[in-house]
Amino acid sequence: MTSIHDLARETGVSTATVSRALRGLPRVSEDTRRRVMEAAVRLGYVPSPHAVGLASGGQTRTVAIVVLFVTRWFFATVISGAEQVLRERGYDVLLYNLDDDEEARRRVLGTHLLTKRVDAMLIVGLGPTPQEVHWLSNQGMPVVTVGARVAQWPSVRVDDELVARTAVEHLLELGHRRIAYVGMLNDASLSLATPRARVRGYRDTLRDAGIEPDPDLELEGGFTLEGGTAAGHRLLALSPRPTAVFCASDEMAFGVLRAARREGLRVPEDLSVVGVDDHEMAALFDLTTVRQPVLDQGRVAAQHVLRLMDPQQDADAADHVELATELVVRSTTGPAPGGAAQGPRREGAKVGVAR
Amino acid sequence: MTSIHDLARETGVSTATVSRALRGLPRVSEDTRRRVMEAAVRLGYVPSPHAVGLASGGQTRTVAIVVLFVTRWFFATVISGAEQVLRERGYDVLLYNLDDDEEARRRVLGTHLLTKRVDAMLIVGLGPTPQEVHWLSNQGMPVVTVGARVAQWPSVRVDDELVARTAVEHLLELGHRRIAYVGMLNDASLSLATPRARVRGYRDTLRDAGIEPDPDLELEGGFTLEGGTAAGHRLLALSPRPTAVFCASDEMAFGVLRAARREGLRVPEDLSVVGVDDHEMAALFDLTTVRQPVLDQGRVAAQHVLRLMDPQQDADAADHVELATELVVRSTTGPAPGGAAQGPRREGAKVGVAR
DNA sequence: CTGAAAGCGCTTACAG
DNA sequence: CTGAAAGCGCTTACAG
Repeated sequence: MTSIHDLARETGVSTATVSRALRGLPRVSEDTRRRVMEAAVRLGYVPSPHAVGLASGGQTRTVAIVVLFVTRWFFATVISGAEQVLRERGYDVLLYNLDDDEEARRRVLGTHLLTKRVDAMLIVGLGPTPQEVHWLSNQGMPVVTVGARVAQWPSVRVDDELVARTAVEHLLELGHRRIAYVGMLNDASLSLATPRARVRGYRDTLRDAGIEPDPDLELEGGFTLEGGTAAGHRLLALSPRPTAVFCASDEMAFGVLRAARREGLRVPEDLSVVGVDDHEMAALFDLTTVRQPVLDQGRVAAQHVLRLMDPQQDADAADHVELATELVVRSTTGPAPGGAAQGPRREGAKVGVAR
Repeated sequence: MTSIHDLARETGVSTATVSRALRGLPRVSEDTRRRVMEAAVRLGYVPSPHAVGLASGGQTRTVAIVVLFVTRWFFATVISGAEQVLRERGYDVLLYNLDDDEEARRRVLGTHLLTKRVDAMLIVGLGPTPQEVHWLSNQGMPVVTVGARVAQWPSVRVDDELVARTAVEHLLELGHRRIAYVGMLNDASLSLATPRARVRGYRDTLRDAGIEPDPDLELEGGFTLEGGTAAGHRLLALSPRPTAVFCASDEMAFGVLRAARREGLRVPEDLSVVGVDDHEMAALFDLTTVRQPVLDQGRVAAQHVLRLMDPQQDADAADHVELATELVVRSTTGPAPGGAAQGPRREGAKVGVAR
């Protein structure tokens, strides 16, 4: 391990000069700089990040991204967007995949990340508890959330109530009255803001249309393919059967479609299905869905993180961004059996809001 | 930022004793330890990783995972498996998503990771160039690869030639003779070992059956859904049309299925399709595929990484693990039109090899 | 069981 | 333009 001292000895200058030369600082003669650089390359010098960090005020040039499930398309895509932006600016990304493990969550959020390991954090898909907010704020840790909204920190999200409203109104316009919901109902373990907002939007929209939400039509799908499949089967066993279902994610919608196919139901003649995300596979299933920009949520969040760390900026903590969503009508939704549709079918109509 | 000095002052002992007490080292009285611990909690002390790292020999307790595409299911799943194992052992994971960017690859593999930022690396899905191997080896960096095999480093993979053979033999047994291939043919940018081995296995198996591989039947699918769809359309425009197609990944197979559906072809009556992976969505499409253990590849690779870093073990660099694969027969493959099948249809027959 | 001191590999005023 | 020296926050023999 060649150090700065080796370079100093090799070139006959002081370590201070070597340090300046290496970092391209001014007040170093061109000749000296050249010789130092040459020696660095020749001896294979690489700086020690620990020494650099210690000497220069503890910055790590590292950002933590905390997600619920790397394997879910949504999370992987957010990571992809954020990582790109951060890496371009010279930041490394430390990944923490909680995997729905309470213990892991406690260790990571409650202890580990308080250790000055990172300069900032990006929390994706989970709503930090007040205690977690307190801990992290106490350490002066810059935090940005994706999907959840915490008053103290900048956030990037879509309007999940509006997302639900968009989907349900589409079904109402098609004449459906008996509309089921597949989402996450008991998120006791990991407090997720998103599922709550979507079920709320679902209920409110029904009420606005004069329909009292029926608890029997709200099913647990766990935001997974398997959960969606199981929910689909339970839902199709109800009588009278719902004529339409709003799934809070495309992956659950895929599961419901599978269940419908297994039970020999036609979509959309017997059952209309609408999802959320516009997952990369959604077009494959011809799924009607409410599209949200996922890569962009990662990118924008990363930009907020960078801004928060920039001492130039006065960190305006209350910066909440809502990205636009839009209804994408494909072929899994159609008129309610027997019922007359109330409105025209819209093709990819923009219904989201931009900030 | 309370430091070890604050704790020393607070408790009236030396910093050396504080350090020992905090880390649970022996030769500290119970009373002293208790007082130090109490003060640490009270003052909200957290150690500086940089100082710890610098003082204790430069270990970072961090492992880099380098992948091609986080957003692809395969990579995300490998990450998930590896991250879990590493975190359990107290290691952090630094994620580098190359995203098929040559420039990024050069920066990450050629410069950035040589900076002592991590104690070891896990390289997933890309075959390091001889130069990269040279650089990293020179730095004494412990490296494990997933999917590619480099002589100097431990690797975890499946036998990709056998994977291709399994798929193609399945089609041959069903009486198919005109069998197309969708995979990656020109991987000029990022040298991938996997696509090469699969196309080789495809060709060899055909030759063994007395069929000379037809270059016109080998299509570029880019290992993506879109690439698979496009390849599917091109393939179905051939005349005579192939009766079966082996896709080097399930995602491309999904695309081919979509193309077939769009063109009004029946699967498997008009076209048999077999993929590779057993992607989480494969069952949804009833896709016949060659399953590979993905989470396990991540887990096993992480264990190798841990072993490599363990000074107790003498790093046996030449440790190459091949995980078993198996043919999963679903409903996208069937007898060749007009041709008599040569063998019985096998249901989920194990055909892989375990090490 | 405890402390004084050196050292890890850099950066940063301060002089010159 | 350059160097001597202090300091970043810990750990680690070495004494006692």
